[in-house]
Amino acid sequence: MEINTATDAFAALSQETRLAAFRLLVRAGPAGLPAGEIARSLGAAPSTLSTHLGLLQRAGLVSSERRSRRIVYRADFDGVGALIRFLMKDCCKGHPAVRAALDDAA
Amino acid sequence: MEINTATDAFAALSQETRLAAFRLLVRAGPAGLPAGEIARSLGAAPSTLSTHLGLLQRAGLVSSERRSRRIVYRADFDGVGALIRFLMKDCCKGHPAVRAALDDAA
DNA sequence: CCTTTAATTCGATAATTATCGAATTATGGA
DNA sequence: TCCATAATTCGATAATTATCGAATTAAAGG
Repeated sequence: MEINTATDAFAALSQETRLAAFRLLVRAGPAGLPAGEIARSLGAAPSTLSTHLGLLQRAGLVSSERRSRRIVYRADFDGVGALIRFLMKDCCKGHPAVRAALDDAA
Repeated sequence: MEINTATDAFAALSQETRLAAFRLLVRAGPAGLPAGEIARSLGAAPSTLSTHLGLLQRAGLVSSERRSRRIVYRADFDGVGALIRFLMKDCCKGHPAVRAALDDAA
């Protein structure tokens, strides 16, 4: 993973509303959620959420698909996996505290 | 991990110079690196790096210790572990692409 | 073809962040 | 004590980002 790809992904998750949107999508699973519903859930303007979702998408953390009038967003687990891999390998592979995180999740 | 702790950590890693500094520290291992050397390595002003290192430290990703005239910074692997754990458990536990990242690092 | 619904893009504004030079604090040695 | 080194904090400025309302694009149904 390029260093700039990584900073983009971290930036995408570094904002409260955006991280909240991302977590909603993770919890929603493969069905995803339409943009408007996310905006309503988080109490923000549709245009605001649209901006945030676009940024998450450019960072490779979510994908979108038009479903009739709705645009459904989904968490992109490959993207998240790549980011975790970056943190693991490139930053901290083999360190005890990081191993602990692995075992924890296993 | 609190949601705000997570956004702080992501924000800390979302800036090129700061991520570069963090990776230098990871590679330096337990010996760490003095602030000045990091600044020189990255070609930035000492005051700039000081700001960045302070932010990384408040985010729990690095620690510092005065060693005579130098202040030595070290990567805080517990902090990184906590962030990885957050991404794993709270966001994406059990998903194939995330499992792949695990197996990859194991 | 017009209306409604859903979302995005545009434009403006407020807030935050990155950067650096200058001033300050701390340490160690002549 | 005075000087040199190392880092931080302060203050200013430039750049980026978050937010939202208004205008625009797209789809479905009468």
